[in-house]
Amino acid sequence: MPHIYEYARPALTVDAVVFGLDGGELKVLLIKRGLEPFKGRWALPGGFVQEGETLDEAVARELEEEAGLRNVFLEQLFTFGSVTRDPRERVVSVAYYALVNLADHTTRAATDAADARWFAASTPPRLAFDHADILAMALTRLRGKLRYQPVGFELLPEKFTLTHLQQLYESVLGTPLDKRNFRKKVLGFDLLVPLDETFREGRHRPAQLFRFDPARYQQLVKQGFHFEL
Amino acid sequence: MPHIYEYARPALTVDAVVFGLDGGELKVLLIKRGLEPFKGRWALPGGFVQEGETLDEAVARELEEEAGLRNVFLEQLFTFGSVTRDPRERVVSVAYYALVNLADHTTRAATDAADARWFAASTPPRLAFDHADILAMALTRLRGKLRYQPVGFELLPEKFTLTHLQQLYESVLGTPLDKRNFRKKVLGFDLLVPLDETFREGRHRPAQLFRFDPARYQQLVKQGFHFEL
DNA sequence: TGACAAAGTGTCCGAATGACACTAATTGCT
DNA sequence: AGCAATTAGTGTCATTCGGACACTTTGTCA
Repeated sequence: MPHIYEYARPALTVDAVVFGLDGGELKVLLIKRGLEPFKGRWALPGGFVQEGETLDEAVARELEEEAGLRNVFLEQLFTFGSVTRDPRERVVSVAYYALVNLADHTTRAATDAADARWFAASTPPRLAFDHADILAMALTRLRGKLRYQPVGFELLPEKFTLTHLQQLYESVLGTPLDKRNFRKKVLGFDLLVPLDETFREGRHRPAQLFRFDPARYQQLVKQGFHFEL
Repeated sequence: MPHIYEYARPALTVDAVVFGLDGGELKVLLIKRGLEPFKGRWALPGGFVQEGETLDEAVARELEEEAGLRNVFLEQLFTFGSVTRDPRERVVSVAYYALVNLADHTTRAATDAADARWFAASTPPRLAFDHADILAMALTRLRGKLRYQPVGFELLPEKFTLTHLQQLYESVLGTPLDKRNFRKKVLGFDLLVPLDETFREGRHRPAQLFRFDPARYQQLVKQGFHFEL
Protein backbone atom coordinates (compact mmCIF):
# COMPACT_ATOMS: atom_id res chain seq x y z
CA MET A 1 0.00 0.00 0.00
CA PRO A 2 1.61 3.20 -1.19
CA HIS A 3 1.88 6.41 0.80
CA ILE A 4 1.05 9.71 -0.81
CA TYR A 5 2.25 13.12 0.30
CA GLU A 6 1.71 16.57 -1.10
CA TYR A 7 5.41 17.49 -1.00
CA ALA A 8 8.52 15.40 -1.56
CA ARG A 9 9.96 13.87 1.60
CA PRO A 10 13.51 12.70 2.11
CA ALA A 11 13.92 9.15 3.31
CA LEU A 12 15.09 8.94 6.93
CA THR A 13 17.67 6.45 8.14
CA VAL A 14 19.81 5.85 11.20
CA ASP A 15 23.45 4.74 11.17
CA ALA A 16 25.64 3.64 14.03
CA VAL A 17 29.37 3.83 14.62
CA VAL A 18 29.99 0.94 17.00
CA PHE A 19 33.33 1.13 18.82
CA GLY A 20 34.97 -1.76 20.59
CA LEU A 21 38.34 -2.21 22.23
CA ASP A 22 40.48 -5.17 21.27
CA GLY A 23 43.65 -5.52 23.29
CA GLY A 24 44.45 -1.85 23.36
CA GLU A 25 43.31 -1.17 19.82
CA LEU A 26 40.12 0.70 19.01
CA LYS A 27 37.89 -1.05 16.48
CA VAL A 28 34.72 -0.23 14.53
CA LEU A 29 32.05 -2.66 13.46
CA LEU A 30 31.31 -2.64 9.73
CA ILE A 31 28.83 -4.50 7.59
CA LYS A 32 29.44 -5.63 4.04
CA ARG A 33 26.71 -4.36 1.76
CA GLY A 34 24.81 -7.01 -0.13
CA LEU A 35 22.83 -4.66 -2.36
CA GLU A 36 23.45 -1.77 -4.69
CA PRO A 37 24.48 0.94 -4.38
CA PHE A 38 28.00 0.29 -3.09
CA LYS A 39 27.42 -3.46 -3.21
CA GLY A 40 30.37 -5.26 -1.67
CA ARG A 41 31.68 -2.15 0.12
CA TRP A 42 31.85 -1.92 3.87
CA ALA A 43 29.37 0.35 5.60
CA LEU A 44 28.10 1.35 9.01
CA PRO A 45 25.22 -0.71 10.35
CA GLY A 46 21.92 1.13 9.96
CA GLY A 47 18.66 1.34 8.07
CA PHE A 48 15.34 3.05 7.61
CA VAL A 49 13.36 4.52 10.46
CA GLN A 50 9.99 2.83 10.66
CA GLU A 51 6.62 4.37 11.22
CA GLY A 52 5.98 3.84 14.88
CA GLU A 53 9.48 3.92 16.35
CA THR A 54 11.64 6.70 17.73
CA LEU A 55 15.14 7.27 16.41
CA ASP A 56 16.69 5.59 19.43
CA GLU A 57 14.47 2.57 18.92
CA ALA A 58 15.39 2.41 15.26
CA VAL A 59 19.14 2.23 15.93
CA ALA A 60 18.68 -0.31 18.69
CA ARG A 61 16.63 -2.48 16.35
CA GLU A 62 19.11 -2.24 13.51
CA LEU A 63 22.02 -3.12 15.78
CA GLU A 64 20.16 -6.15 17.00
CA GLU A 65 19.19 -7.26 13.50
CA GLU A 66 22.48 -6.67 11.78
CA ALA A 67 24.96 -7.53 14.49
CA GLY A 68 23.10 -9.20 17.34
CA LEU A 69 23.99 -6.37 19.71
CA ARG A 70 21.71 -5.55 22.60
CA ASN A 71 21.81 -3.10 25.49
CA VAL A 72 24.74 -1.12 24.23
CA PHE A 73 25.68 2.40 25.18
CA LEU A 74 24.22 4.61 22.43
CA GLU A 75 24.33 8.34 21.92
CA GLN A 76 23.18 10.55 19.08
CA LEU A 77 26.06 12.02 17.13
CA PHE A 78 24.90 14.21 14.26
CA THR A 79 22.38 14.29 11.44
CA PHE A 80 23.78 14.20 7.94
CA GLY A 81 21.66 15.97 5.38
CA SER A 82 23.73 16.47 2.26
CA VAL A 83 21.44 16.28 -0.77
CA THR A 84 23.62 13.86 -2.69
CA ARG A 85 24.92 11.55 0.00
CA ASP A 86 22.88 8.68 -1.42
CA PRO A 87 23.08 8.33 -5.21
CA ARG A 88 19.54 6.98 -5.53
CA GLU A 89 17.51 9.65 -3.85
CA ARG A 90 17.52 12.10 -0.98
CA VAL A 91 18.29 10.31 2.29
CA VAL A 92 18.84 12.07 5.59
CA SER A 93 20.61 10.01 8.21
CA VAL A 94 20.71 10.40 11.97
CA ALA A 95 24.06 9.02 13.09
CA TYR A 96 24.73 7.49 16.50
CA TYR A 97 27.80 6.13 18.13
CA ALA A 98 27.91 3.11 20.37
CA LEU A 99 30.43 1.68 22.81
CA VAL A 100 30.60 -2.05 23.49
CA ASN A 101 33.11 -4.31 25.17
CA LEU A 102 34.33 -6.89 22.74
CA ALA A 103 34.59 -9.56 25.38
CA ASP A 104 30.79 -9.77 25.58
CA HIS A 105 29.94 -9.17 21.97
CA THR A 106 32.70 -10.58 19.87
CA THR A 107 30.89 -13.84 19.14
CA ARG A 108 28.03 -12.81 16.93
CA ALA A 109 29.90 -10.39 14.73
CA ALA A 110 32.64 -12.96 14.24
CA THR A 111 30.40 -15.94 13.55
CA ASP A 112 27.64 -14.30 11.58
CA ALA A 113 29.22 -15.07 8.25
CA ALA A 114 31.71 -12.69 6.70
CA ASP A 115 29.29 -9.79 6.44
CA ALA A 116 30.07 -8.16 9.79
CA ARG A 117 33.61 -7.51 10.94
CA TRP A 118 35.69 -5.39 13.27
CA PHE A 119 38.26 -3.04 11.71
CA ALA A 120 40.88 -0.77 13.20
CA ALA A 121 39.02 2.50 13.75
CA SER A 122 41.86 4.67 12.54
CA THR A 123 42.50 2.74 9.32
CA PRO A 124 39.13 1.60 7.99
CA PRO A 125 38.60 0.22 4.47
CA ARG A 126 36.88 2.35 1.83
CA LEU A 127 33.38 2.99 3.07
CA ALA A 128 30.05 3.38 1.32
CA PHE A 129 28.17 6.71 1.13
CA ASP A 130 29.58 9.41 3.42
CA HIS A 131 30.27 6.88 6.14
CA ALA A 132 33.92 7.85 6.32
CA ASP A 133 32.83 11.35 7.39
CA ILE A 134 30.50 9.89 9.97
CA LEU A 135 33.23 7.67 11.36
CA ALA A 136 35.66 10.58 11.53
CA MET A 137 33.17 12.68 13.43
CA ALA A 138 32.43 9.84 15.81
CA LEU A 139 36.12 9.40 16.58
CA THR A 140 36.47 13.10 17.31
CA ARG A 141 33.44 13.00 19.54
CA LEU A 142 34.63 9.93 21.38
CA ARG A 143 37.96 11.56 22.15
CA GLY A 144 36.18 14.64 23.45
CA LYS A 145 33.75 12.68 25.60
CA LEU A 146 36.43 10.49 27.06
CA ARG A 147 38.27 13.49 28.49
CA TYR A 148 35.27 14.87 30.31
CA GLN A 149 32.95 12.01 31.03
CA PRO A 150 33.57 8.50 32.31
CA VAL A 151 32.18 6.79 29.22
CA GLY A 152 35.29 4.73 28.64
CA PHE A 153 34.13 2.02 30.99
CA GLU A 154 31.54 1.01 28.41
CA LEU A 155 34.37 -0.24 26.25
CA LEU A 156 35.88 -2.42 28.93
CA PRO A 157 34.61 -5.63 30.49
CA GLU A 158 33.05 -5.26 33.90
CA LYS A 159 36.28 -6.20 35.65
CA PHE A 160 39.43 -4.55 34.43
CA THR A 161 42.89 -3.55 35.58
CA LEU A 162 44.28 -0.06 35.72
CA THR A 163 46.60 -0.97 32.88
CA HIS A 164 43.60 -1.88 30.71
CA LEU A 165 42.03 1.45 31.50
CA GLN A 166 45.20 3.33 30.73
CA GLN A 167 45.64 1.50 27.43
CA LEU A 168 42.09 2.47 26.50
CA TYR A 169 42.82 6.13 27.10
CA GLU A 170 46.12 5.95 25.31
CA SER A 171 44.74 4.27 22.23
CA VAL A 172 41.70 6.49 21.91
CA LEU A 173 43.50 9.74 22.64
CA GLY A 174 46.59 8.68 20.75
CA THR A 175 49.04 9.89 23.39
CA PRO A 176 51.08 7.99 25.96
CA LEU A 177 50.24 8.76 29.56
CA ASP A 178 52.38 8.58 32.67
CA LYS A 179 51.52 5.50 34.68
CA ARG A 180 51.86 7.00 38.14
CA ASN A 181 50.03 10.21 37.33
CA PHE A 182 47.25 8.32 35.60
CA ARG A 183 46.68 6.01 38.55
CA LYS A 184 46.88 8.81 41.05
CA LYS A 185 44.22 10.78 39.21
CA VAL A 186 41.85 7.93 38.39
CA LEU A 187 41.91 6.50 41.89
CA GLY A 188 41.50 9.97 43.32
CA PHE A 189 38.00 10.17 41.84
CA ASP A 190 36.90 7.38 44.11
CA LEU A 191 34.89 5.86 41.27
CA LEU A 192 36.71 2.55 41.05
CA VAL A 193 36.03 -0.29 43.44
CA PRO A 194 38.93 -2.71 43.97
CA LEU A 195 37.82 -6.32 43.80
CA ASP A 196 39.10 -9.37 45.68
CA GLU A 197 40.42 -10.71 42.43
CA THR A 198 43.54 -10.39 40.39
CA PHE A 199 44.19 -10.75 36.71
CA ARG A 200 47.11 -12.99 35.71
CA GLU A 201 48.52 -13.13 32.26
CA GLY A 202 52.04 -13.97 31.15
CA ARG A 203 54.93 -14.63 33.49
CA HIS A 204 54.80 -11.58 35.70
CA ARG A 205 53.08 -10.09 38.67
CA PRO A 206 49.25 -10.26 38.52
CA ALA A 207 47.24 -7.03 38.55
CA GLN A 208 44.46 -5.88 40.83
CA LEU A 209 41.01 -5.94 39.24
CA PHE A 210 38.57 -3.05 39.60
CA ARG A 211 35.03 -2.26 38.60
CA PHE A 212 33.42 1.10 37.86
CA ASP A 213 30.81 2.33 40.32
CA PRO A 214 28.05 4.07 38.33
CA ALA A 215 25.94 4.80 41.40
CA ARG A 216 28.85 6.61 43.01
CA TYR A 217 29.29 8.60 39.81
CA GLN A 218 25.65 9.70 39.76
CA GLN A 219 25.99 10.78 43.35
CA LEU A 220 29.11 12.83 42.64
CA VAL A 221 27.55 14.47 39.58
CA LYS A 222 24.67 15.70 41.72
CA GLN A 223 27.19 17.38 43.97
CA GLY A 224 28.51 19.32 41.00
CA PHE A 225 31.50 17.11 40.33
CA HIS A 226 33.63 17.58 37.23
CA PHE A 227 35.32 14.51 35.76
CA GLU A 228 38.37 15.19 33.66
CA LEU A 229 40.86 12.87 32.05
CA MET B 1 1.64 16.93 -7.93
CA PRO B 2 1.66 14.25 -5.26
CA HIS B 3 4.64 12.15 -4.23
CA ILE B 4 4.23 8.44 -3.75
CA TYR B 5 6.45 6.18 -1.67
CA GLU B 6 6.32 2.50 -0.90
CA TYR B 7 6.74 3.00 2.85
CA ALA B 8 5.52 5.72 5.18
CA ARG B 9 7.96 8.57 5.66
CA PRO B 10 8.05 10.96 8.58
CA ALA B 11 7.97 14.64 7.67
CA LEU B 12 11.30 16.38 8.26
CA THR B 13 11.62 19.85 9.74
CA VAL B 14 14.30 22.09 11.17
CA ASP B 15 13.90 24.33 14.21
CA ALA B 16 16.24 26.95 15.56
CA VAL B 17 16.88 28.27 19.04
CA VAL B 18 18.13 31.79 18.40
CA PHE B 19 19.94 33.34 21.34
CA GLY B 20 20.64 37.03 21.71
CA LEU B 21 22.06 39.11 24.51
CA ASP B 22 20.19 42.17 25.68
CA GLY B 23 22.01 44.23 28.25
CA GLY B 24 23.31 41.28 30.19
CA GLU B 25 20.19 39.19 29.80
CA LEU B 26 20.05 36.16 27.55
CA LYS B 27 17.04 36.13 25.20
CA VAL B 28 15.46 33.68 22.75
CA LEU B 29 13.61 34.56 19.61
CA LEU B 30 10.11 33.10 19.38
CA ILE B 31 7.41 33.20 16.72
CA LYS B 32 3.70 33.28 17.35
CA ARG B 33 1.98 30.48 15.49
CA GLY B 34 -0.75 31.59 13.09
CA LEU B 35 -2.04 28.11 12.28
CA GLU B 36 -3.21 25.02 14.06
CA PRO B 37 -1.98 23.08 15.88
CA PHE B 38 -0.98 25.29 18.80
CA LYS B 39 -2.39 28.36 17.05
CA GLY B 40 -1.52 31.46 19.06
CA ARG B 41 1.21 29.73 21.05
CA TRP B 42 4.85 30.78 20.85
CA ALA B 43 7.22 28.45 19.03
CA LEU B 44 10.77 28.24 17.74
CA PRO B 45 11.29 29.49 14.21
CA GLY B 46 11.53 26.61 11.76
CA GLY B 47 9.80 24.68 9.02
CA PHE B 48 9.94 21.90 6.50
CA VAL B 49 13.11 20.82 4.77
CA GLN B 50 12.71 21.23 1.03
CA GLU B 51 13.72 18.90 -1.71
CA GLY B 52 17.00 20.31 -2.93
CA GLU B 53 18.42 21.93 0.21
CA THR B 54 20.67 20.63 2.96
CA LEU B 55 19.65 20.89 6.59
CA ASP B 56 21.93 23.88 7.13
CA GLU B 57 20.40 25.61 4.15
CA ALA B 58 16.91 24.90 5.40
CA VAL B 59 17.51 26.57 8.79
CA ALA B 60 19.23 29.54 7.19
CA ARG B 61 16.27 30.00 4.85
CA GLU B 62 13.71 29.73 7.61
CA LEU B 63 15.54 32.24 9.77
CA GLU B 64 15.66 34.67 6.91
CA GLU B 65 11.97 34.20 6.05
CA GLU B 66 10.60 34.27 9.56
CA ALA B 67 12.88 36.74 11.27
CA GLY B 68 14.95 38.50 8.64
CA LEU B 69 18.15 37.04 10.09
CA ARG B 70 21.14 36.43 7.84
CA ASN B 71 24.67 35.23 8.35
CA VAL B 72 24.19 34.09 11.89
CA PHE B 73 26.30 31.58 13.78
CA LEU B 74 24.45 28.26 13.49
CA GLU B 75 25.24 24.84 14.86
CA GLN B 76 23.32 21.61 14.86
CA LEU B 77 22.00 20.70 18.28
CA PHE B 78 20.07 17.43 18.24
CA THR B 79 17.43 15.60 16.26
CA PHE B 80 14.12 15.05 17.98
CA GLY B 81 12.29 11.95 16.87
CA SER B 82 9.54 11.21 19.37
CA VAL B 83 6.62 9.62 17.53
CA THR B 84 4.01 11.90 19.03
CA ARG B 85 5.76 15.25 19.17
CA ASP B 86 3.42 16.62 16.51
CA PRO B 87 -0.28 15.80 17.05
CA ARG B 88 -1.06 15.68 13.31
CA GLU B 89 1.44 13.15 12.09
CA ARG B 90 4.96 11.90 12.53
CA VAL B 91 7.43 14.79 12.28
CA VAL B 92 11.14 14.47 12.95
CA SER B 93 12.91 17.74 13.63
CA VAL B 94 16.57 18.62 13.39
CA ALA B 95 17.18 21.35 15.93
CA TYR B 96 19.86 24.03 15.64
CA TYR B 97 20.95 26.82 17.89
CA ALA B 98 22.05 30.22 16.70
CA LEU B 99 23.87 33.12 18.31
CA VAL B 100 23.25 36.67 17.18
CA ASN B 101 24.09 40.06 18.57
CA LEU B 102 20.94 42.00 19.20
CA ALA B 103 22.55 45.29 18.25
CA ASP B 104 22.62 44.24 14.59
CA HIS B 105 19.43 42.27 14.45
CA THR B 106 17.00 43.80 16.87
CA THR B 107 15.18 45.87 14.25
CA ARG B 108 13.41 43.27 12.17
CA ALA B 109 12.19 41.07 14.97
CA ALA B 110 10.89 44.13 16.77
CA THR B 111 9.17 45.78 13.85
CA ASP B 112 7.83 42.77 12.00
CA ALA B 113 4.43 42.92 13.67
CA ALA B 114 3.80 41.10 16.92
CA ASP B 115 4.56 37.66 15.57
CA ALA B 116 8.28 37.55 16.41
CA ARG B 117 9.61 38.59 19.80
CA TRP B 118 12.53 38.16 22.15
CA PHE B 119 11.87 36.49 25.50
CA ALA B 120 14.08 35.87 28.51
CA ALA B 121 15.69 32.52 27.77
CA SER B 122 15.32 31.20 31.28
CA THR B 123 11.63 32.11 31.66
CA PRO B 124 9.98 31.51 28.29
CA PRO B 125 6.18 31.42 27.78
CA ARG B 126 4.39 28.13 27.17
CA LEU B 127 5.76 26.73 23.96
CA ALA B 128 4.23 24.66 21.18
CA PHE B 129 5.19 21.02 20.51
CA ASP B 130 8.26 19.85 22.44
CA HIS B 131 9.95 23.19 21.92
CA ALA B 132 10.47 23.65 25.65
CA ASP B 133 12.67 20.53 25.62
CA ILE B 134 14.59 21.83 22.65
CA LEU B 135 15.15 25.18 24.31
CA ALA B 136 16.31 23.50 27.50
CA MET B 137 18.81 21.38 25.62
CA ALA B 138 20.08 24.39 23.69
CA LEU B 139 20.66 26.28 26.93
CA THR B 140 22.62 23.39 28.37
CA ARG B 141 24.67 23.13 25.21
CA LEU B 142 25.37 26.84 25.10
CA ARG B 143 26.65 26.80 28.65
CA GLY B 144 28.92 23.87 27.82
CA LYS B 145 30.25 25.41 24.62
CA LEU B 146 30.91 28.74 26.23
CA ARG B 147 33.25 27.17 28.74
CA TYR B 148 35.41 25.46 26.17
CA GLN B 149 35.12 27.40 22.96
CA PRO B 150 35.14 31.10 22.26
CA VAL B 151 31.65 31.19 20.77
CA GLY B 152 30.43 33.90 23.08
CA PHE B 153 31.74 36.62 20.80
CA GLU B 154 28.94 35.80 18.37
CA LEU B 155 26.51 37.22 20.89
CA LEU B 156 28.31 40.53 21.23
CA PRO B 157 28.70 43.40 18.80
CA GLU B 158 32.02 43.54 17.01
CA LYS B 159 33.41 46.04 19.48
CA PHE B 160 32.84 45.34 23.13
CA THR B 161 34.28 46.05 26.54
CA LEU B 162 35.59 43.49 28.98
CA THR B 163 32.63 44.26 31.20
CA HIS B 164 30.26 43.32 28.39
CA LEU B 165 32.09 40.07 27.91
CA GLN B 166 32.04 39.30 31.60
CA GLN B 167 28.30 40.04 31.82
CA LEU B 168 27.74 37.64 28.96
CA TYR B 169 29.54 34.85 30.76
CA GLU B 170 27.81 35.64 34.02
CA SER B 171 24.34 35.65 32.56
CA VAL B 172 24.75 32.51 30.50
CA LEU B 173 26.55 30.51 33.16
CA GLY B 174 24.41 31.97 35.93
CA THR B 175 27.32 32.61 38.28
CA PRO B 176 29.11 35.81 39.24
CA LEU B 177 32.77 35.95 38.25
CA ASP B 178 35.68 37.79 39.78
CA LYS B 179 36.56 40.84 37.69
CA ARG B 180 40.31 40.65 38.08
CA ASN B 181 40.58 36.91 37.51
CA PHE B 182 38.30 37.11 34.51
CA ARG B 183 40.32 39.85 32.86
CA LYS B 184 43.60 38.17 33.67
CA LYS B 185 42.48 34.95 32.05
CA VAL B 186 40.76 36.38 29.01
CA LEU B 187 43.58 38.74 28.14
CA GLY B 188 46.10 35.98 28.73
CA PHE B 189 44.73 34.10 25.72
CA ASP B 190 45.91 36.89 23.49
CA LEU B 191 42.71 36.65 21.46
CA LEU B 192 41.41 40.14 22.08
CA VAL B 193 42.71 43.14 20.20
CA PRO B 194 42.44 46.45 22.04
CA LEU B 195 41.06 49.20 19.81
CA ASP B 196 41.83 52.91 19.75
CA GLU B 197 38.34 53.56 20.92
CA THR B 198 36.53 53.74 24.20
CA PHE B 199 32.95 53.17 25.15
CA ARG B 200 31.30 55.86 27.23
CA GLU B 201 28.01 55.44 28.98
CA GLY B 202 26.73 57.15 32.11
CA ARG B 203 28.77 59.56 34.17
CA HIS B 204 31.81 57.51 34.81
CA ARG B 205 35.10 56.45 33.33
CA PRO B 206 34.83 55.10 29.76
CA ALA B 207 35.96 51.57 29.01
CA GLN B 208 38.49 50.24 26.54
CA LEU B 209 36.92 48.58 23.50
CA PHE B 210 38.20 45.28 22.13
CA ARG B 211 37.49 43.03 19.24
CA PHE B 212 37.89 39.27 18.95
CA ASP B 213 40.60 38.01 16.58
CA PRO B 214 39.29 34.88 14.84
CA ALA B 215 42.42 34.44 12.69
CA ARG B 216 44.56 34.37 15.81
CA TYR B 217 42.21 31.80 17.29
CA GLN B 218 42.50 29.50 14.27
CA GLN B 219 46.24 29.80 14.47
CA LEU B 220 46.30 28.88 18.17
CA VAL B 221 43.95 25.94 17.65
CA LYS B 222 46.34 24.50 15.08
CA GLN B 223 49.05 24.61 17.69
CA GLY B 224 46.93 22.46 19.97
CA PHE B 225 45.57 25.24 22.11
CA HIS B 226 42.85 24.64 24.66
CA PHE B 227 40.42 27.47 25.41
CA GLU B 228 38.71 27.28 28.75
CA LEU B 229 36.44 29.75 30.50
C1' DT C 1 35.24 71.36 42.13
C1' DG C 2 33.33 67.73 44.39
C1' DA C 3 30.38 63.57 44.32
C1' DC C 4 29.45 59.62 41.84
C1' DA C 5 30.24 55.45 39.25
C1' DA C 6 32.40 52.14 36.85
C1' DA C 7 37.26 51.01 34.91
C1' DG C 8 41.35 49.08 35.80
C1' DT C 9 45.10 46.80 38.37
C1' DG C 10 48.67 42.80 41.65
C1' DT C 11 49.60 39.62 45.33
C1' DC C 12 49.44 35.61 47.81
C1' DC C 13 48.13 31.00 49.06
C1' DG C 14 46.66 26.37 48.23
C1' DA C 15 45.67 22.93 44.78
C1' DA C 16 46.57 20.58 40.71
C1' DT C 17 49.81 19.04 37.15
C1' DG C 18 53.52 16.83 35.29
C1' DA C 19 58.35 14.96 35.32
C1' DC C 20 60.77 11.30 37.05
C1' DA C 21 63.02 5.68 38.79
C1' DC C 22 62.97 2.08 41.65
C1' DT C 23 60.98 -2.17 44.24
C1' DA C 24 57.55 -6.11 44.33
C1' DA C 25 55.41 -10.17 42.61
C1' DT C 26 54.93 -13.85 39.64
C1' DT C 27 56.21 -17.19 35.82
C1' DG C 28 59.06 -20.13 33.04
C1' DC C 29 63.33 -21.96 32.11
C1' DT C 30 67.57 -24.31 33.38
C1' DA D 1 66.24 -24.01 43.63
C1' DG D 2 67.41 -20.04 41.66
C1' DC D 3 67.71 -16.78 38.04
C1' DA D 4 65.93 -14.12 34.13
C1' DA D 5 62.15 -11.85 32.33
C1' DT D 6 58.19 -9.07 32.71
C1' DT D 7 54.68 -6.20 34.31
C1' DA D 8 52.47 -4.19 38.79
C1' DG D 9 52.73 -0.86 41.93
C1' DT D 10 54.38 3.22 44.49
C1' DG D 11 56.06 8.98 46.24
C1' DT D 12 58.39 13.35 45.83
C1' DC D 13 59.35 17.69 44.24
C1' DA D 14 59.09 21.77 41.34
C1' DT D 15 56.04 24.40 38.65
C1' DT D 16 51.86 26.11 37.18
C1' DC D 17 47.18 27.44 37.71
C1' DG D 18 43.00 29.06 40.04
C1' DG D 19 40.68 31.69 43.21
C1' DA D 20 40.23 35.08 47.05
C1' DC D 21 40.75 39.68 47.92
C1' DA D 22 40.51 46.07 47.90
C1' DC D 23 42.10 50.15 46.39
C1' DT D 24 43.28 53.78 42.84
C1' DT D 25 42.10 55.98 38.38
C1' DT D 26 39.37 58.40 35.15
C1' DG D 27 35.75 60.46 33.36
C1' DT D 28 30.79 62.76 33.85
C1' DC D 29 27.50 65.66 35.65
C1' DA D 30 25.49 68.94 38.70
